[in-house]
Amino acid sequence: MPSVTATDRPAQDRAGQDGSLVSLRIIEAAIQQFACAGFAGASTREIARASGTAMSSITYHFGGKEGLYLACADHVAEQIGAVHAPLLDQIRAHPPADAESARTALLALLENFARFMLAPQSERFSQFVVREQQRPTEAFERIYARVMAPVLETAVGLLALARPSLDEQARRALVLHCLGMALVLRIARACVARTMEAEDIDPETADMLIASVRRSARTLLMES
Amino acid sequence: MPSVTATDRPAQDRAGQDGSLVSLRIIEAAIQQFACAGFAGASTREIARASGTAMSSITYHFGGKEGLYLACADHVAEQIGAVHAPLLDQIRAHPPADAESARTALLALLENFARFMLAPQSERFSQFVVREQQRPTEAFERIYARVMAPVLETAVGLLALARPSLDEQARRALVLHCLGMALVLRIARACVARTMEAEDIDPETADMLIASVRRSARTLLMES
DNA sequence: GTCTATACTACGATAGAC
DNA sequence: GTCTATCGTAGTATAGAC
Repeated sequence: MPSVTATDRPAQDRAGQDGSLVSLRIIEAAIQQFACAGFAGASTREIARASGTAMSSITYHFGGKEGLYLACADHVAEQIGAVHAPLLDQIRAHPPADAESARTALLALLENFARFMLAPQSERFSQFVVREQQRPTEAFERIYARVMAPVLETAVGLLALARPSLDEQARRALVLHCLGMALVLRIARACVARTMEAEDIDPETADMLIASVRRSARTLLMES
Repeated sequence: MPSVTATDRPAQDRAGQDGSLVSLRIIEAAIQQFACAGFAGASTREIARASGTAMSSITYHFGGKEGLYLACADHVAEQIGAVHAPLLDQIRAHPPADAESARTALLALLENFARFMLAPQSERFSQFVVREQQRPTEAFERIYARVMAPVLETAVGLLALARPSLDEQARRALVLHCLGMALVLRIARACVARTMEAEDIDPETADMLIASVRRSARTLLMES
C-alpha cells in the first residue's frame, strides 16, 4: 500500500498497474455483484466484504454506490474493448478492398464476439451489459461509445463492401442479425444449454455453436 | 410464522373474469416492477401502492415476495404462451409434409416471435424473462416448460423437414440462431435503436426489421 | 488511505382491528 | 379480504480515530 503519493485523484492512474490495489479489487468484486443481482440487488456491504476492505472505502474511492457502478461500467468497457481492439486495429490498418476480404474480416469480428459470448470468464461482463441494456443509464452510454459503436460501425462499413447491393438500412439490420446469432448464446444461455441437450455448454458444444454461427453468417454475407 | 394455507389460491378462479381483482392487479403491477428493477430492486411497498392495496395483501394472496414472483412468472408464461398458442396449434393440427411448407410454418413462427419482441406492450414480459435467464430460478423452469420448450421443439421438428441434410445438433443450433436474430431486437434494443439511427424504434423501422429477419431466416432455411 | 462506529432510511413480515 | 401499525433487519452514507 503506497502512501507517499498525492491525495488528489486517489490512485486512479495506478489502477492498471497493481492488481491488488484496493480500488481495483473493489471494482472487480462489484462487477461480480452487479452482474449477479443488478444495481439494486447488490449491496455495498457485501462488495466491501468480498474485496476485503471496509464499506467506507467505497465512499472514499468512488463517492458512493452510484459512482462505483459507473466505475464498473468503465472497467467493463475497457475489458470488452480490449478483446476487440486488436482485430479492429488490424482492419483499420489494412482496410479490405474487395467483397471477399471484407467478408473474411467481418466473420473474424463475429467469431471473436461469439467466442467472447461463450467464454466463462466473460459471464459477469456480459451480464453487466445485458442488465444495463434493459434499462439504460449513463453507464450504457459509456459502454456503447467505448465498445459497441466502434464494432457496429466497423461491421456496417465492411458489409457495404461485402454486400453492396443492399441499402444502408438493410445492411445495418443484417449486422444486428449476425450479432444476434452470437448474442443469443449468452443472453439465452439457459435455453441454449437445454436446446443443445447439455447440462451446461461444454467446450465441444461451444466450438460447434461458433462454427455454426460462422457458417450461417457466411451464408448471409454472400450476395444472393 | 405464516401457515402454508396462504398458497391455496384464494379467488384464483375469478382472475380471468374480473380485471380489477386485487390479486391480478398486484401481479400486473409486480411484473412491471420486477421487470424494471429485478427481484431485489422491486419493493413490495411500491407494488402495493401501484396496485392500490395494502402491502399485507401480498402476504395474504401470495405468501410473500417470493410467492408473488413465482405467480408473476406463471402469468408471464401464460401471456407469452397465448401469443404463440394459435400458431403452434395450427401447426400441430396440420403438420407440414414437405420442405417448403415446413419453411413457411417456421417463418410464421419466427415472425410472430419477432413481432412480439418489438411490441411495446410486451416490454415488461420480455424484460422479466431476460432477467430470469441471466440467473435462472424456479421461475425460469416454469416459463421454459410452458412457452420456450414447445416453441423450440416445434421449430426443431419443422427444420428437420426444411433442411433434412443437417444433423440434429446443427438443426438445433440453427433454430437458436434464428431466434437470436429476433431476440436481439428486444435484448439490445438500445443498441438497435442507435444502429438504425432512430431515437426509438418507430413502427416503420420495426416492420423493416421484421421483414429483414424474415428474409435472413428464409435464406438460412433453404438447403444450400 | 483505511478502519470502527453510528445515523438514518427503507425493506419484508406480521399482528390484530374491522 | 383488506386495512393500519409496528417489529426486526439490512441498506447507504457519514463522522471521526489512527
